Amino acid sequence: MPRAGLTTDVVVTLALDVVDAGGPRGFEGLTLAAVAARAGVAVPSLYKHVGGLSALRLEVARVSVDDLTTALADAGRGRTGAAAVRALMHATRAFAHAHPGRYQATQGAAWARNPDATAVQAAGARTVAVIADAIAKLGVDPARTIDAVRAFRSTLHGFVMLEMDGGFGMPRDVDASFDYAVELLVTALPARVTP
Amino acid sequence: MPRAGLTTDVVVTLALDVVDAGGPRGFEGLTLAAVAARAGVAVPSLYKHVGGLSALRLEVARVSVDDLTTALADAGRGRTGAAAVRALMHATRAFAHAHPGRYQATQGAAWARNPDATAVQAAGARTVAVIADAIAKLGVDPARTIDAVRAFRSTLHGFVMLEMDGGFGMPRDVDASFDYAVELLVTALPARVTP
DNA sequence: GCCCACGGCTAATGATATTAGCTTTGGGCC
DNA sequence: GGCCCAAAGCTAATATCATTAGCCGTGGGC
Repeated sequence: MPRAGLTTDVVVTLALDVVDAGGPRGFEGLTLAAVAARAGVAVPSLYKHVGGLSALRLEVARVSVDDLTTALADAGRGRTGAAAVRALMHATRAFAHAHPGRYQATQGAAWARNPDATAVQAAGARTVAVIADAIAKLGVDPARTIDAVRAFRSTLHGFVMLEMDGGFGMPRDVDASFDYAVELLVTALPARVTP
Repeated sequence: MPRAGLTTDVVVTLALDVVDAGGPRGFEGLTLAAVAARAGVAVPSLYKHVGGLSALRLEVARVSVDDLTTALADAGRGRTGAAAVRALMHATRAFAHAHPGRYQATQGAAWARNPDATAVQAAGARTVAVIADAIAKLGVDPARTIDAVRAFRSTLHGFVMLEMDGGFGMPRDVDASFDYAVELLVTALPARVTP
């Protein structure tokens, strides 16, 4: 029995492959059995490298959030104002299209309340910081920055989720609707909405 | 062995209880074992009344979507314009707070692509119709109605999901942020966003 | 060249769904 | 009023998955 040469990183990478192969439901569909099959190893062997399915999910989520943050930071770099906000929104949607399962991993589970998920929480905070920076530069009332960031994240996340779940039944072009939503935010966020 | 007197409706009702008892993750946490325990019956007995876990989930989703639609229709009745849109948004969020698991059932799974889910799809179409009616009366450019409905649903769904998952980490009051998002839509949707 | 820590394994347990087939109940019909 | 069978419950068996326990060979460090 030659050794498979697994390490924690390799296992996480294989898990990401499984998630990527599983489409929009790839994250929930992540299974130790699938990872073990890819690794050419029996399931219990994985426990030598990861704590279990939950811990593996946590690692996958952390990597995914980091990936998304990097994509966002890259998209925002060198842009300000409306251009930055547009770039952030399109980059997020592109990420979700390219890696639906990883996108679910970034948002899907209740990391915020999980005391074992501090790494994921920290990664998530970096994502929000990138967004908050762009929002602030858009000219939003400073007292409303948090509200604006939440509205931005809500619209973006909601759109991507509905799209990925096939929730948009009408034949109308989804890209056009996304552009509409983008311009809605870009136009409306800088305005004072409530006194 | 006295009979438990189960029917399909009773099993679905018990399933809704399980979902309600499971908090935000109650829908994914729905299990035949839990339903059988509530019914005081062995698990395989449930197959005399429902087709299996997937079919039970479908029924739960259908009932949940109907419930949500009713809540929305009630909230919108007698209101028009901005007041109707505000009422719809608050009613949706209130529903999600009161029945987190059922809300997940309405949105969570890929009903749109499931050929067995025509009943759920029809119920979903009724929900969207209620929303579309309120949006149209808000004075949106008719050519943009679908885009506006999608933006509305995205913002609302995204907000509720992020809130339920604990995704809003900052200490800022979430109610205030929701009101901000509501006014954002009410104010911005009627404006022509793109030519 | 030895040896033991580590990385693989098998076996066993427990949760869950699903299917097959048996048993009992109870309401309808003669 | 009693018989009968369909429906509603059951147990048993199978399959998938996670997890734990404990065994064993490999191979790198000394």
